[in-house]
Amino acid sequence: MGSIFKSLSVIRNPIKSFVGFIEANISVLKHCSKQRLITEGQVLHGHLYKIGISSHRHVAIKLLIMYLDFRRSSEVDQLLKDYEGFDMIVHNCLISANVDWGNIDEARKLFDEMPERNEVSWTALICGYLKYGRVDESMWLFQRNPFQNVISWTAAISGVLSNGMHSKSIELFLEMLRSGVNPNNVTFVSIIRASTEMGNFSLGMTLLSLAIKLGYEGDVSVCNSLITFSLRLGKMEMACGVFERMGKRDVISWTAILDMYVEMGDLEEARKVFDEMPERNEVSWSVMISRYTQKGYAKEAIRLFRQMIENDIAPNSSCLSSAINALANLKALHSGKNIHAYVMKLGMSNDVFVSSSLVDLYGSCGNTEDGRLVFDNIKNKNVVCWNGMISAYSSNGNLEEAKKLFDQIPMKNIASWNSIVSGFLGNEEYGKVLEVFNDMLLLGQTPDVSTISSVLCACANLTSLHKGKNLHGKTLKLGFQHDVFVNTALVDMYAKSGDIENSKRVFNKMHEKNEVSWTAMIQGLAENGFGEESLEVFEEMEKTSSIKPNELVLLSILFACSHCGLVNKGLYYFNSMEKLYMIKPNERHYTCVVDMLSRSGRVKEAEDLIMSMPCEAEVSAWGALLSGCKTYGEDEIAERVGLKIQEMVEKKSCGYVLLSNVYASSGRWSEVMKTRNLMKERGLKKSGGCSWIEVRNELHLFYSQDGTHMDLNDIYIIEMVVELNCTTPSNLNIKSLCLNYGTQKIPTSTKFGKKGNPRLSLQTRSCLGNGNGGVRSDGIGKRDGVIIVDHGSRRKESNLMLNEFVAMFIAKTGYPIVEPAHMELAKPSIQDAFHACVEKGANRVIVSPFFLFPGRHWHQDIPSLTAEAAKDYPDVSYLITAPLGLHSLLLDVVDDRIKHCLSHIAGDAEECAVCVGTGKCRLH
DNA sequence: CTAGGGTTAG
Repeated sequence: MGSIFKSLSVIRNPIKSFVGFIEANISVLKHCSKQRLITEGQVLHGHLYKIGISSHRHVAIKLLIMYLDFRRSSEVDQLLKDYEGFDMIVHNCLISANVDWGNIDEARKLFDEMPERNEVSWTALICGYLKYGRVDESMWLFQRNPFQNVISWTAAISGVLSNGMHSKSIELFLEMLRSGVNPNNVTFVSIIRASTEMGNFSLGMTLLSLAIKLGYEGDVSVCNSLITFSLRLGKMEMACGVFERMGKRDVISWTAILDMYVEMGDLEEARKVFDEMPERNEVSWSVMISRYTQKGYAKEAIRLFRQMIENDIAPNSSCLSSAINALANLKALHSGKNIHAYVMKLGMSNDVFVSSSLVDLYGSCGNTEDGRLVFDNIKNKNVVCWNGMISAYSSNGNLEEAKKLFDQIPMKNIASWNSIVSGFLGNEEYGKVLEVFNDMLLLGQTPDVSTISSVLCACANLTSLHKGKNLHGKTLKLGFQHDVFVNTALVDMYAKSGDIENSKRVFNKMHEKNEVSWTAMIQGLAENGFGEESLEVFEEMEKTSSIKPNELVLLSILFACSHCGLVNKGLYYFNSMEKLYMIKPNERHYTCVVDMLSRSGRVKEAEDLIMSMPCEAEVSAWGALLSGCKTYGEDEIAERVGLKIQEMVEKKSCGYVLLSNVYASSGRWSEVMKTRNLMKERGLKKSGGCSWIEVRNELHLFYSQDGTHMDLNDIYIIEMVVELNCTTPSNLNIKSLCLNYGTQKIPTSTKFGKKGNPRLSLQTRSCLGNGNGGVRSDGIGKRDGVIIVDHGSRRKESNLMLNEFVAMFIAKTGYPIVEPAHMELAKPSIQDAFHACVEKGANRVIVSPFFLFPGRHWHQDIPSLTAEAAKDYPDVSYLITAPLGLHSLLLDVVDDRIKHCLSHIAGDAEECAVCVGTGKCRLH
C-alpha cells in the first residue's frame, strides 16, 4: 500500500506537467496489476474515467493490460471496443496476454493475422514458444526475425537457457557479438546465469571483463547476478565483496545476501540482515518464512507471515504455500481454513503451488475430503499436487485410494514413487513396499535416498536380511554411502534382522550421525541382547555428541539394564529421566522397570512402583509382576495382583489372558474356561504372537487361545510337519514353519523424519519379530522341506512350547537336544550338556540357543562352544538352530557334520546351506 | 515522443 500512497501523492500534488501526471497514474495501474489489487485497480479506473483521462492512449493501454492480467474478459471486451480497426500495440498486448495464459497457438494466430508487425510482436511470440518448451519453433521464427535487436537476442538467450540448453545460449551470445549487436545489462544478467548453471567460473570471469569493458560493472542487476554466480560456485567472500563494493543496492541484492546466510543455515545472521534491510519485498519475506517452516519453526513462520500482511506486502504463491505448510506442520485446521479463504479472496486458488500446499494441509489435519475438493479444482495439475494428494491419502491410512490415484498420474516422478512407498511403509504393509519398489525398478525409475531408506525400513520390519543386503549393495552403486538417512536405515535394518555385526560396522563408518542413527544403534544393541554395548554406545553419545537422549533411547537403556541384570544402573537412569533429560517416563518405561525389578527378585519394589504410577499401567506390566511373583514364590503379592487384574478385566475389558493365567496357575480350570469363553463372547482375539505354516503355497495362520499357549491344532500341525519330515523328506512340500511363543514386545513406536526428508520410522516390534514374515522374505523358507524354528523369548512358559515341539521332534528323529532354557535353570555349560547327551547314547544333537542369551553374545559363544564340545565325539553329528536373521552368522562354523545333519531335514546338503545361510552360501 | 517484448533474489 505504501508505494500506492507515494504515487497517489504525486497525483494529488499540484500538476507540474501533464506527462508526469499521466506517468504517475500509469505507474499506479502497473502496481495494481503486479500486486493483483483488483478492487483498487477498478476504483482507480473509475476515478480516471471521472477526471476524463481514461481514454488517454497510454492510460487506456495500461488499463487494458491490467484487465488482461486480471483475466476480466468483459472489461477487456469493453476496452477493446474503443480500438476500432487494427492497432499494433493493442495486438502485441493481446499476444503477450495469450502467451501468459498458455494459449500459445492463439497467440500465433493473432501474430499471423497482423497486417504489420514490429520487433515487439516478433519477440513476444518467440518468447512464448520458448516459455512452453517449443524451442525448435521459436528458433525457426528467430532466424526469420527481421528486427533483430539486443532485446530479441537477449530473449532468445535466456529462453534457451530456461530450457536447459546452456551451450546453445553461449552459442547465441557469440553469434550476437559477431552480428555486431552489443549486449546490455540484461544480456549480461542472462549470460552470467548461464555460466552459473554450468558452474563455469572462468567463463563468468571472461564475461565480467567484457561487462566492465562495456561499462556495466556498476549495474545493479549485473552485480546481483554476480553475487548469485559467486554464491553458487561456493565463493562466499567474492559474493560479499561484490555486495560491499556496490554503489547502489536494491532489494534483490539484499535478498541474495539474506539467502546466503539462510543457505548456510545461519538463521540468526539471516534474521539480522532481514531486520537491517532498507527494503523488503515478498521474496525477502518468503525466504525467511519458508526457511522458518523448513527448520521446524512453524510458529515463527506464521508470525512473520502475519507481520508481512500487516506491512501490506501482497503475499506471492511461494509465501502463501510456505505459510500453509507451516500451518500443516502445526496441524492447525482452523487457521488453515482461514488462510484458504484468504487465498480465495486473493484470487490465487488456481495457483498449483498454493493449492498443493492446501491439499497437504487438509491431509495433515486428517481431512482428506476437503483436500480432495481442492485437488479436484486444480485445473493444471502438476506432478506435485498429484503427489500431495497421494500423500494425504497415504498418511491417513487410505492406501486403496492412494494407489488408485497413483496409477492415474500421467507423469510420475521420483517423489510420486516415494509417496506411495512411504504410504505403504507407514501403514506397515511392508510386502507392498517391496512390490512397489520392484515395479519402480522395472519401469526404469532410479531410486533416491528417500526410497532406499524407506525400503530398508520395510526390510528391517520384515527382518529380511537377504533383501536388505542386496539393497546395501545398491546404495553403494548409487553412491549413497555417505548419506546419513540411508546409513541409519542400514544400521536399523541390520539390527532388526539380528545381524548386529554389520549394523555396528555401518554405524562406526558413519561420518555424520543424527538422533535417529544413535537411537537405532542403541536400540538395536539392546534388543539383540547386547545390553552392555548398548550402554557403552549411549555413554559415547552423551560424551561425543550434543544429542539429547529421546524417549526411545531411554527405553532401550532401561531394557538393556534389565536384561544385563544391572538393576541399580537401570533404576538410576529411570530416576534421573526427568531431572537429567527432561523426559517424563511413560507407561512403557514403567513396564520396563517393573519387569526389571520383578525379574531380579525385587518383587515388592516392583509392586510399590506399579501402585505409585501416575499413569495407567500397561497389561504387560502386571504380567511381568505376576511372573516375578511366581518365580520368587511371592504368593501374597500374587494374590493382590490377581485381584487387581480381575478388577481390570471387569472395568476395562482387558487383561483376560493374564487373568486366565492367574486361574491356571492355581488350578482353577473352570475359571480359566469361563474367562476364555467370556473373551470369545466379547469377540476378543488373542494378543501376542501368531504362528504360521506354509504348506503347498498356502499360508495357515494360527493363534493360541489365550496367547501364551498354542492351540491343540498347532500341535497337530507340528506333529504333521514332523511326520512328513521324517517319513518322506524329499517329497516334503512344506515351505516354512514359523512358531512364535509369547513374544515380548519392545514398544518403540516413536516416528522420526519430517516431511521432505527421507522418512525413517522405528516401529513397534517384538524382540523376535512378531509373526516373522522374515522367514519367507529372506528366501530361506522358500525352499521346500526347510523347517525353521524361530524361538527365543526369554519367558520360561514360551520355551515350554518350544520344548514340546522339540520333544516331539526328538521322538520322531531320535535327536536329543541341548536347550539353553534348561541351561538357564541348571546352568550347565554347552560342553557339559553335550557330554551328557552323548553319554545317554545320542549320536545326533540339536543345539537350540536363545535369541537373547542372558548376558552373552550367543553367536560368539554357541557355535564355537558347540564345535569345541563336538571335537571329542567325531561320530556325533549336531545341528544348531539359529534364530531368524542370524543364520548367516553360523556360516563360519558350518562344517560337513552340520550339513549332514541338516540334510536329514532338508533332503540334501545344498538345501542345508540355504537353511543356515543367506545369499552368500546359496550354492550354484 | 511515451505505451508493447528480454533479467537478477525464492
